[in-house]
Amino acid sequence: MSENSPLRDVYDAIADPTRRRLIRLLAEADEMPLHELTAQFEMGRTAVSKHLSILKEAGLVRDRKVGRETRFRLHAAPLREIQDWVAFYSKFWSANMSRLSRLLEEEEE
Amino acid sequence: MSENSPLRDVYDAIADPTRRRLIRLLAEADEMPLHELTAQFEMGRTAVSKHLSILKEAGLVRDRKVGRETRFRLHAAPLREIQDWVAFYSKFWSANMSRLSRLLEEEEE
DNA sequence: ATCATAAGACACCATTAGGTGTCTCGTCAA
DNA sequence: TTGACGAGACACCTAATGGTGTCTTATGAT
Repeated sequence: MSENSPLRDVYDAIADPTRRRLIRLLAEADEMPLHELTAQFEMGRTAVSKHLSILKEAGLVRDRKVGRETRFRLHAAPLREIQDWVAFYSKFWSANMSRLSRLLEEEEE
Repeated sequence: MSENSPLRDVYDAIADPTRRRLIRLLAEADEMPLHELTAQFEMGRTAVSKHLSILKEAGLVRDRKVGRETRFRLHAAPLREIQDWVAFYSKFWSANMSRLSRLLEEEEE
């Protein structure tokens, strides 16, 4: 089991647009050092580092030191929680299905 | 088009656990007045009302006045954005597929 | 007509979030 | 061996967040 007590809510982690961009960047790059990530944003290294810490706390990112740089890697698995959560509500936005599906839901109980 | 300029980021709206519980309650109840929703929480009416405003700003909730009460209803459609977003990353958590799918992704370009 | 209830509108408060800058310390290159 | 670079660790600031309580108004019940 790789999912050890996430100190930080994954919903919270993805709430910030900067962090979502970080996730995207890491998805495309597989592994990136902090300074390289920082170059993509209009904010200081400290700020980016903090965002990465938050992602790490949520288990969405892993880091390892290589020489003097710290390289980050995406670990998307915790996003599954989001997917499961949102999947539950998907039945509510099938426009004409919304009322029907709810009725069916009630029947099942 | 029912999706008119969401003043509030939907990622932000679902970040708070209280708001997620509100969404859940509304999903089950179809329509609920503020006071009844408030009864489910250990916080004041004002606080719950604020959370509902935020959900409304994100387009996740609709309200109508009936007599002296304000009834709320879930409008799940904006959650589709979350689903689309997270679906993009689902290829990264298929354990043994994660590296492979990334390689395939690169091939396509 | 009176009184209780539902909720909007504020003013207020403490904590967190998201930035900044600076100092220090390893590590790599000359 | 002396810099320059990458990054951790702080201290710090401001604005936003998530609560509170109170006052007022509209509605419904007696």
